[in-house]
Amino acid sequence: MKAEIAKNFLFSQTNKTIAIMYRTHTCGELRIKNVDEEVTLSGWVQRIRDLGAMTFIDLRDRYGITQLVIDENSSKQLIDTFQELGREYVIQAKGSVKERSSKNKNIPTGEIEIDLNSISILSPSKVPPFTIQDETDGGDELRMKYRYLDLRRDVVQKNLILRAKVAHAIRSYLNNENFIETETPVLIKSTPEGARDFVVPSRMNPGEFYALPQSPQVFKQLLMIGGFDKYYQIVKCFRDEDLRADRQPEFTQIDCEMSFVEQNDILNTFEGLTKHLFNEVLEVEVSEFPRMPYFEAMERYGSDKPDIRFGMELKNLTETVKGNNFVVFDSAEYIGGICAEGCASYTRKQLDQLTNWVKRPQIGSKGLVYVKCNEDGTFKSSVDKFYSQDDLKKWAEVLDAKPGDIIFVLSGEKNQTVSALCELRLEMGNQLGLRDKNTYKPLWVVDFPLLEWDDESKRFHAMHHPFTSPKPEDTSMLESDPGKVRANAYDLVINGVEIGGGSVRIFNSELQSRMFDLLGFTPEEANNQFGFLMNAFKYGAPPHAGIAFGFDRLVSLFAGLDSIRDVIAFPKNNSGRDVMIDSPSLVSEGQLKELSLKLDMKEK
RNA sequence: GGUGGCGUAGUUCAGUUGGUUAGAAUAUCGGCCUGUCACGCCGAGGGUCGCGAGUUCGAGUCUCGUCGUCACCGCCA
Repeated sequence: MKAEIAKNFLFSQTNKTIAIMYRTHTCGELRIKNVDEEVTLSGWVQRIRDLGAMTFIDLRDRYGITQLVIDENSSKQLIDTFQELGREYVIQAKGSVKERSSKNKNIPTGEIEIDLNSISILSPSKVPPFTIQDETDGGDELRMKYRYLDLRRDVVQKNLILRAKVAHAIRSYLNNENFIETETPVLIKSTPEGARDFVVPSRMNPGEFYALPQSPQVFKQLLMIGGFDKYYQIVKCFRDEDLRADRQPEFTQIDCEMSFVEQNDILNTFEGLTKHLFNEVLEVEVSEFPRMPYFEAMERYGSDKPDIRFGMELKNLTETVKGNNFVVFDSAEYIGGICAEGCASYTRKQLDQLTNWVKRPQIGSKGLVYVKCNEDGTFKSSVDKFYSQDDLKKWAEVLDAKPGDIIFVLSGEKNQTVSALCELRLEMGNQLGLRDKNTYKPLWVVDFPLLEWDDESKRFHAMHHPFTSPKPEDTSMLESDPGKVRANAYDLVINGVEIGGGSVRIFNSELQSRMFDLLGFTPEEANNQFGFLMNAFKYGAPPHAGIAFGFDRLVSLFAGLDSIRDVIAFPKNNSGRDVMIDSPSLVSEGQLKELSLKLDMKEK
């Protein structure tokens, strides 16, 4: 379904500027109306079915598959050439379109076939290391090593075509809204804040390095000061951090900035873009996006990127459950629970499995307490020794649990327990089928804290980035109680995935200096790192705000995939390697010398 | 940096409590086959069980190390 939409949108079944020398039609194009036409097709041999006196060849290109036929009446040249063919040979086939005597309803070209006059081999193929089919026999590693073969598979092409379609829809929407697409440099300057930079040595400036941008943040702000008013760019960004299924060292952002706007203008504009994309790409209407303050999201879902496709909200039980001599609870900083509807019938085995699940180091809980709310109004819990039926009834009231439901309770240190409950909630959502991939529930999470205390470096860090403006009504607390200050910062969250984030920026050099001061920069360091920006603020900086969307994540969400690798043509593996070109790699002594570099490596 | 899973034929995998000659499917090659479309049938070839050490009469199987890969935690303003 999605594949069809994607293909039809950008590319019809017809190759629009066909070169007659190689083909008159594509392999997805011919129909019953073309019968008796003389045609030339080119493509890859998908499969050969040799029935003895008669042979069928499936010829494939990105538009589809067309069946070629050879029989015992065919010319010797044809039969000789056919003998040489194997999977993935690139051939050119000439013949006439015929109606099939037995039709295949499963493919669009299934009513016709090509009665061949001649075949020529344009390019032979070794036996490929895995089959080029939707359900390939190749594993991930092999597919990545031969990514150019993997890219021939329809399911992979479908994802990249979807990506092209999303990019197209973004550009057409933003161009229509008068945004100007502007490129910003890729070789820039390393900064201490944020993620680790990729660095590039400079030959002409020995001992000095460029950094690759983690985002074009300062450049888009300078474009606002440059009067560009509405900017966007679909741009590669780089972060030298460990990878995940949804994190690559180079990834693509839809980067946007606007002048003379406040937070609401940004939210409205990009809610519009998001709705447009859902509409254009998936033909899905999504309703108004709720706006939820950060603290509410943390309270109700234990996460700043809640999946609001389902309820099962977290409830604080700390006050309710303490004081019954149950040491685990009495000694806990925080006790919280969730209520899973209709799960009172969970078996001992299921409960044991969940208990083991929360005890995994990644979750890190010590154990799982449950309360079954029986249909007859009684309760059965794993802590009946400590709690009476009346006690458990109070728990059920807090969690709004009905007969037939089950309550899960975790306890411990507050942050750890809340995030464990959040994970448990998502896991239960999965188990109960509450996270349907075809349901989309976006929301804005707003009012993020401006700063975050970091125990390791014993200082505040910008939660978003150092250019984010505090809420005006909180500015007075900047020095007295920095942790309390809220920012004009917002995230777009869809189905529990952080799709985008942005903020209203500081556009006043004095306030920007206060921010750098709070973040532990000396005035010299601030001037050294960001003097150009502070200076620019002194020449008439307009109020401005912006946002960046994770393009890869957005496309994988649209494609219904969990990994962004599937929507990137040439992704890197878990260790940041491209196994096809085998990078990163060593460079020659000569190159190092030219760059004035010496390696200091342990034995490898 | 850490936790866990996986690593066996070209490929995807199975391999019981440590015990005879390591299997299946698929791919490849050969033969048969006139309506297939995951064609079918018959046959053949194909193995450094990731690598190294250890335990043992005996290791694909157990232990340790190492490499690769995947998922996650830390990290990712």
